[in-house]
Amino acid sequence: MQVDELNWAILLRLQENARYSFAEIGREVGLSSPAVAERVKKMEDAGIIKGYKTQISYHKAGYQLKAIITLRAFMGRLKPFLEKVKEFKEVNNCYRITGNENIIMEVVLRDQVHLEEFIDKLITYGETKTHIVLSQVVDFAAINKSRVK
Amino acid sequence: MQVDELNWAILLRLQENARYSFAEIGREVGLSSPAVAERVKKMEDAGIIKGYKTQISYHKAGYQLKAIITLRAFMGRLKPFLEKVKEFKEVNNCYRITGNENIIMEVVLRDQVHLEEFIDKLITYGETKTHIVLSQVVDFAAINKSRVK
DNA sequence: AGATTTTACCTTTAATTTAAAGGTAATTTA
DNA sequence: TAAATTACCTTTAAATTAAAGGTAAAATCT
Repeated sequence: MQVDELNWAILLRLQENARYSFAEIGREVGLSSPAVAERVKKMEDAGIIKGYKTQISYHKAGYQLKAIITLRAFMGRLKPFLEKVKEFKEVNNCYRITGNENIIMEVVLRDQVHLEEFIDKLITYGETKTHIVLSQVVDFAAINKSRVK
Repeated sequence: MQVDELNWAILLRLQENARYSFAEIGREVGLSSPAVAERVKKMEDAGIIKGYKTQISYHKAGYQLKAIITLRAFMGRLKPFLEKVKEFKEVNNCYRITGNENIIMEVVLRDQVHLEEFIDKLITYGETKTHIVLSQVVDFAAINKSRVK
């Protein structure tokens, strides 16, 4: 399925705010609301739109600590980890990557105690490196500014 | 502002699908739709809800390459970078972190050529390390499974 | 303690939005 | 060239939202 200019325009709005109504998007891109709904449905079905997520400030909600943790898995421990990681509520995002480390994760924690507990859970799987996030420079939103090619 | 059990329940649904209607959420958590709307509004105002983002499969939309890039900024080049990075459409996410590197970014690119072009843009700011993402193990969604404390 | 304010919900109702159905013109396919 | 498909449209019923006004419980003040 192709993403034409109109679809990029729709995605741009949905990226900006996933709760915009089809009617509102339609007004902006020059389509009727059923037409927008139809296009969105197709992009969902094609897997281009994977979902709609709410961005939560864990900080404001009491989860004060964000960290990036890399994992260099021990022999034979990568697969078990890949299974187990799905259960870790602290893990916001996790990628398998190339390079010296196998895994990179974004985790959200209440405090240092919580971080320590979490790292303890990881040490059976491999060697970890932790980087505390100082601030978020760019947010998901910035992308697509004019990716309408 | 406090996030009580009801609010976590609401956040859980919105996390799962940011386009759920207030009416539907209300049915599930046992509130009227105006009550849900009011609670959501308050969480937005308090900054607990930062926004609603659509998750796009860049892969399916033609952006085949995802990478994690770290940057160790040259003397005096971190600030200019922090300003400039906001303009890079390729950057999905960017954090300032502790450790040997100053910056970690998640970037989305069409192909290797695009990656090369992008890295060229970074080299004036510092030394980079690139990790190609092989697969996404955990998605944003998994979190909050039962963070309703 | 008692009075007052605030909060968190409710219901009702009007305006808006969505979903479904059916139609049409333009493009694609056979 | 004919048939099928596509991408949109309009219309309309059902659902949702937003706004208003009300109430009971909890919190705050005197």
